[in-house]
Amino acid sequence: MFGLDEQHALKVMLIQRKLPPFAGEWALPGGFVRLHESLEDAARRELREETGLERVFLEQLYTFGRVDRDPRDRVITVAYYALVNLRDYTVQATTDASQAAWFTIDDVPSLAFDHPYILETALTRLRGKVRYGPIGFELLPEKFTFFQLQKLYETVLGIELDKRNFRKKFLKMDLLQELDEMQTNTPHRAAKLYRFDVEKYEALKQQGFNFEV
Amino acid sequence: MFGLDEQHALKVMLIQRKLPPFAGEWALPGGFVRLHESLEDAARRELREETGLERVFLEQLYTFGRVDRDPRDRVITVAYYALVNLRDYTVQATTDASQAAWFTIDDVPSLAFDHPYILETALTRLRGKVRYGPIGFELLPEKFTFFQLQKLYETVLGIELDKRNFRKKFLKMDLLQELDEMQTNTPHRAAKLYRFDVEKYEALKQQGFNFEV
DNA sequence: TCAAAAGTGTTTAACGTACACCCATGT
DNA sequence: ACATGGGTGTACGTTAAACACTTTTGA
Repeated sequence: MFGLDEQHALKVMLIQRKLPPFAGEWALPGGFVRLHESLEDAARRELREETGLERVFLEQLYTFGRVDRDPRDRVITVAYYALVNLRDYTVQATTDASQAAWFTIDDVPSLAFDHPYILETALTRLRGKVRYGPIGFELLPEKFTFFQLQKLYETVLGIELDKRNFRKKFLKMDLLQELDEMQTNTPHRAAKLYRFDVEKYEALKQQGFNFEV
Repeated sequence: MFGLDEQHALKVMLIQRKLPPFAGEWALPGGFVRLHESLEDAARRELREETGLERVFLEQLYTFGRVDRDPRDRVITVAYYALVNLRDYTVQATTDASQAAWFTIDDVPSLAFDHPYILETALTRLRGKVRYGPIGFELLPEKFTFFQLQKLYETVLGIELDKRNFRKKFLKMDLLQELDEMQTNTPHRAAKLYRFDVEKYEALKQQGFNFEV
């Protein structure tokens, strides 16, 4: 689970294990697939149990199957990654079963199992995918400013972008709905709010349009 | 398993099932992961048993986990796709256990289980990936002509490409070693042979170079 | 002599990139 | 007044795309 905080930092949710193996250590949230649920259903169930969130972006990442990756038994993990918007909702990060917390991506503690490798794989996927598909919006509130959008790409990709060129590029793609609303309560000039236009994107995609930042 | 034949057609290897369920129908080759082998080891083992090939491009595709995808039991499939070069080797497509054959991609028979969907997923992946990484070479012999290379992209992507622009683009990327060899026994003017330079590619990649066709 | 592919440059339009200043707002 | 971001246009170099003819070889 990835999220963006108010300071435009990329965060990941981790849980602190209560039981062996690796009791007390931090790990990626997860659990076992039930016999009568699909893989994605299992991932959504765990997500809901962990955070209370229902409708979030969720995508299969990779399946990890090294023989010795769990000291107890042969365990194969079908990993999913989720993108959540930390601004519209307060995402609960605690349940009775586990202590959970959000960590800034370059300040992650040491992790149990092969979870460092899984996290690295997820980050690589996120960085690769955010440029070629409109998934970055999943990390923002529904209504956002150009500044937020630009910071999102700068944070996830770890690069700096030119403000004018960034606006130009996005406006040319014609995927943003300009709203009749402005930011409020800003310590600076208020910015226009925009919304990602899913229908327009789907229509353009049909015609061979390719999203690219 | 994908391969390119002499006529530049994209082929997929299928096996004819001998046992229920779906006895007699065609299916993607596969089998069960053993307790003490990794997922990739299992995929390579199946590949070897099916074709005799050892060193081929193999990459995890996706994990399919719908509850009812196998009528017998709950079965989760971790699918891999392989790219093989049908020109340098004669790829055996028959074992005692199963009848196997290569099918042109737009002439595939109806398939068992959810294998039509898996095949479609693999094709989508191949088409997406061939443009942004040097994996197309896996489908060609070690030494190839520009014509073969161009046909490869035209076949896989289902588009036509301009000969001069194609050469220009590839030569500018500077990933091809021009060999001192020519085609022989051609019914037309002989072409220069080229080889993909892996070391050069790795070096360029370090410096931020992105492959793109 | 024919068929099939080999090989080669130029022009044009579109796009990416670099770059600087004034404006509005809250503290 | 100051800090923070909001908002805007131009010029230049690079790249993508369109396009046609001569050459070589084996059948």
